[in-house]
Order: sequence, then C-alpha cells, then structure tokens
Amino acid sequence: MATIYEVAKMAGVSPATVSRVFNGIGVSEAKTQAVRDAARQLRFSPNRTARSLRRQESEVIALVIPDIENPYFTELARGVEDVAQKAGYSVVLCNSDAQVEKEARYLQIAIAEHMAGVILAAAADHTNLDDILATGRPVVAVDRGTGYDIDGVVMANRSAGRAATENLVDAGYRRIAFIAGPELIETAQERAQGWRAVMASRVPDAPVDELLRYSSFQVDGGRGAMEELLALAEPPDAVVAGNNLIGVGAIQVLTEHGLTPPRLGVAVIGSLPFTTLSPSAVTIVRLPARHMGVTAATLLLERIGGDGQPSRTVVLRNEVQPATAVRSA
Amino acid sequence: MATIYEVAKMAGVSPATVSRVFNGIGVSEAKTQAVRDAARQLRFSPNRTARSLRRQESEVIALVIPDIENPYFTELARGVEDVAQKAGYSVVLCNSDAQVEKEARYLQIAIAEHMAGVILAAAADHTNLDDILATGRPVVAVDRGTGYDIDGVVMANRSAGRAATENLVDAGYRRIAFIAGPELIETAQERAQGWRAVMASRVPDAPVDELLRYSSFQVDGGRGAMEELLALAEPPDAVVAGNNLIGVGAIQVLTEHGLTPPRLGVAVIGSLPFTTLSPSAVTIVRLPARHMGVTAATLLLERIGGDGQPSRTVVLRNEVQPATAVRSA
DNA sequence: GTGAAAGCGCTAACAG
DNA sequence: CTGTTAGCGCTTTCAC
Repeated sequence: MATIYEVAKMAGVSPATVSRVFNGIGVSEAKTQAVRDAARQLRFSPNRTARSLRRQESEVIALVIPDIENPYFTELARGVEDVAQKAGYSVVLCNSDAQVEKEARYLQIAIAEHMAGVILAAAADHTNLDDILATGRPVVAVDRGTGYDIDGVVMANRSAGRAATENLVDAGYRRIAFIAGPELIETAQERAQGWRAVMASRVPDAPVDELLRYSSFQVDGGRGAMEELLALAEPPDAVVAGNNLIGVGAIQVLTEHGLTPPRLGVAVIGSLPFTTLSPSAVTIVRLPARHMGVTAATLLLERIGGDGQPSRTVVLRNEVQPATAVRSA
Repeated sequence: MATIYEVAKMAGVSPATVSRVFNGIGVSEAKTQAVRDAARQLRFSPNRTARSLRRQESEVIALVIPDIENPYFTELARGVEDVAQKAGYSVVLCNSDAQVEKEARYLQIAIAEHMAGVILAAAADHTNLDDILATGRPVVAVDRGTGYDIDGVVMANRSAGRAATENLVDAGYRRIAFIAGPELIETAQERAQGWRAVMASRVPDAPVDELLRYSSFQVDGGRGAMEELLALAEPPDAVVAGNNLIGVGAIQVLTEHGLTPPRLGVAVIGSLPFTTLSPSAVTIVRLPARHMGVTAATLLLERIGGDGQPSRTVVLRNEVQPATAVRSA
C-alpha cells in the first residue's frame, strides 16, 4: 500500500498536509485537490494501524455478548453495527460464551488494541472492569448491569415479567409457572420478580416456589425445566418463558407432549423470530433488542466524543403482543 | 498502560530482551524470570497496535458474512471463532447485509487495519478481491465461491438439493416445488439443480418451471414464494426450501393455511435451530455450518503461517434427517 | 545471549 | 495555511 509520503511527493506537498486532508483540517482548495488526485492514483488509504498507534485510539469498538447464536443478541448487534458503521467505526463482535474468563480476555484485547470503547452484555454479575475503566475507555452496559457506575441500556424486565403473567391470568390460566434464566443473572431475577408480583396479587394461593424454575438462557434449559414442570404431581396450566430460547425449548417439549399452546398457555419474554408456530397461539412480550443496540452505540459514541456528563441508564419499554387463540380445553 | 521500556528498566534489561521474552525467542532463564516478574507487577500487556505497525500484520481476522441474523452464519461464526481464539487471533465479524458496497468497505478496512486474513461469504457473484489479494493477505471463501483462485469451503449443494427432493419423492409426493434463494447466488442455483435432476428422473411430467421460485434467503422470501405457490391453479403437494429461513417462512405460511407438514410435504436445506415444530414433520438436510467455520479458519491460519501450496476447495457433505411423520391426507 | 538503534506510517506540536 | 520534526510502542537487524 502507498503511504502518506508517496502521496505527498506526488502531490507536491508535505506529508502533514496529506494527513490534514484526510482528517478534514483546513487545507487550501488547490492542495486538497492535488492530494486527492494523487491519493486516488496511488490507491492510497490511510494505514489505520499507524493512526491508532499515534492517536492512541482506534476506530474500532468491541461488542461483547454471551451468546452469538441467540437471535436476541444478533439483533442487538445489528443495531450497534448500523450506528457504528455510519460513524466510521468497525465493530468487533466478541462471544464470551457466558464465561467470565473469555470475557476478560476480550476486554484485555480491547485495551491492547486501543479500541475506542466497549459495549458489554456481561457474562455474569462479577465482571471485572477495573482495567478497562482505568484506561479511560468508555464502556456501556447492555441488557444487564455491571455493578459499575457506567452508562447502561436495559429492558424493563420486571414490567415484562408482569405483562407476560397478567396476560396469562387474564386469559383464564391460574397455575402459571415461570422458567427463569440462571439464578445469578440480573435480568432473569427481575423478570421472575414481575411474575411473582402478579401471582401474589392475582393468584395468591398458587404454589409459586414450586412453579418457579431456574435454568439456562438456552433451548435446552427451557426443555429441561418444562419437562420437570410437566412431571409435577399437579402440572401448571400455563408457563412464562424467561427469554426467547427458553420459550423455544418449552414449546418444543409441549408440542412433543401434545400440549401445543394455547392448550397449555405460553407467554414468552423476547421474540421468536424463527418460529413456525402460528403467532396467535403464544403471547409475546417483545424486547426491542435492535433499539437497545442503537441506543447503546449512540451513548458510547457520545462518550468517545468526550462527553463527560454523569452516567445514564436508559430503560427500554417492551411491547406486548397477546395470544389471540383461545384455549380449546 | 505500561510499556516495554518501563518493564525493561524494572527488570534491568533492554527493551529488546523484553520483546524477546514475549515472543518466545531465546533469552536466559534468569532474565526471562525478571522480565515476567516486572511485567506482572506493572500489569504490562504488549501494545498490539504498535506490534501490528511494526510487523505489518495484526492478530485479527475478518469474517465477512451477508446476514448476521441468520443462525446458519452465526453457527459458522462460532466455528471460526473457536479456532481463531485458540490460535490467539481475534475475529472481527462484518455484516455485509448482502450488499457488495458494504462488503467492499469491510475489505478495505481489513487492508487498512493490516488484518492477518479474511474469511468471506460473498454477498454476490461479482465481489472484487483484487485489492486485498494484491496485499498478499490470504482470503478463504466460505459457503460460496468467488471466482478467484483461492481456498474455499463449500457445502455439497447439488447433493443437498437432490437428497431433499428424493426424500419427498420417496414419501410419495409428486408435485414438489422448490423455493430457491436469489437467482445470482451460486448456492441457490446448485441446490435447485439438485432438485431439478431428481424431478427429471423421478417425476418427469412435473411442470418444473412453474414449481421453481427464486426469492431471497430470508423468511419473507420464503413466505412470498410459498403464497405464490399455493395460489397456483394446481398447487404443489410438497416443497423444498432452499435454505433455513426460506423454510421458516414457507412453514409459517403453510401453518396459516392449515396445511401444516406433513399434510403438505416439506424438506428444508439447512437446520431449523429454533423451530417449535415437531422435528418429525419435516425433512431436514443438515448443513454443517460450524464445521465449515472450523475448516475455513484452519485453512486460513495455515495460509497466514506461510503455507504456499496450490489453493484447495473443501466440500462438506450434509446429513439427511428424514421426516418420520406420515401424510394424514 | 544481549543491547543499541532504526523505523513501521501516521499525527500533532511548533514554527513560519 | 503549510512544512519540519519528533515520537506513539514495538520488533528486528546488526554488532558485540
């Protein structure tokens, strides 16, 4: 690749002028044109590595998520990428696989590569951000908090849990189970709290402890928990899935048992983008994942731009899409 | 962050020695230890930007895919990441959105960032790789060819199309439609060819031109094409979906029309990871996407390591998982 | 085995 | 507005 020096020589200017042209700093019309022409001829494109070294900052942001195969997070990634790309930033997608160690490694890389900032959906509740924060690089938390005083974008989880449950109660279900994600993940807890609150007020005699299951935020987690619930002496007549993949797993098991919704009521927190089920059979509490990504990226870019105001947390409201099919039982 | 100079001073050696320790080049036991101790105390981690500038190569590989929201590609990404990560490389996931211009921009970034190599699932058949190849950086094609003489990993597409179709013929279906992806995408064509071959030999009187539909590799594409097919004077009695998302869309439409498989036979090329449908109702021709990612990353790392042998193309066989449910009609 | 020194390509003072 | 110059932090000859 051509360097700034070759362009300078060809255009009859100094390297600094070439740099200025490419950074939008005042240069006379004539020289600007000469530089652009030379650059085009030499197919010059600035060496970002050199620029990053000099500036101590690269035009790359890291997006660290716990599960790249979960459509919720890829939708989030889309939102982040769209915004970043428009601002001239690339996104490094890092899959922490819900492991704190993998996550820590990516955070180290973000430091070593002088990345401009990080958007993080934390793998667990004890992620250590001391190092990255010490570098002054901005970090924005998404989906889950981090315990640090940084910007964040989260879903209205309690409210989502409430909405899903209320919907089921309104439809006439009573023994409503809840399959939560991992016990130590904040979002799982909050959604379960929403469910618990509605149960306490609307179905006070329901055995909530028996009806609450913790699992993983994976299809298999949903499957396992659903099997357990069905094996109960008195199985539930409805279930709230704590996230999209749990919903898929639970519905799979129900289908296998001949209990397709709405025979057994199902509400899912999160979208089922690739479901082949009739959408009217299941209540969906849509979580605006893409919007979360857009918001997080916007906040991050503001911080990268030097915004120093106190940290903000944006809570995104969700949208309920009720099941319209009625129980045939 | 601490630099190599500070570590050197603390350890009482030269910066060069510190560098050598971190690059596994012969340094005496004693000094190695001193350097490691100092590095630990200073929480030193090598500045990758500086290293990349000096070496003219970074430990980053780009993975360019047309749709980050398609589970097929995220599965692929997982495979790539697992291998890359183990070899100390980070992966930048680039979503070209099936647009050649976006793809070109990412390829330019790969050059400007001195990335070590690129794994590319081309957005279209006229991707231009001249620039990136001119830099000497290795590029491995996945899923689709590129028209360049480079390493590649592809699925056995024709065979997948054949297998899917044969399975449906064996199950007694006759008017078997095929919903392909975009007409100018190689994989779409090849899979359709497999279908066409089986139809020609087993159902020679079927009106194949009427039964073949091109669409997009998206849920909506599958929906639209399926609607069209059902609106035919003589609708098909079965359908092969050219990829996973088309399959989802087609099945959604069928469900809405009360034609849940196997009432109308369905075979899908690709997996339905988040389906809530009983797996026995649909024939799945599994495409080993993760394996494709692993293979591609392995090939790429070999090239990065300096392997100069003639270019290779690996064809991955697929695996058929037949529907076991029988038509009730 | 080890150190000194040059330089990767760019940007940011600093002069002019 | 423009050129000169000094590094950013690392690797890599080249001597010793």
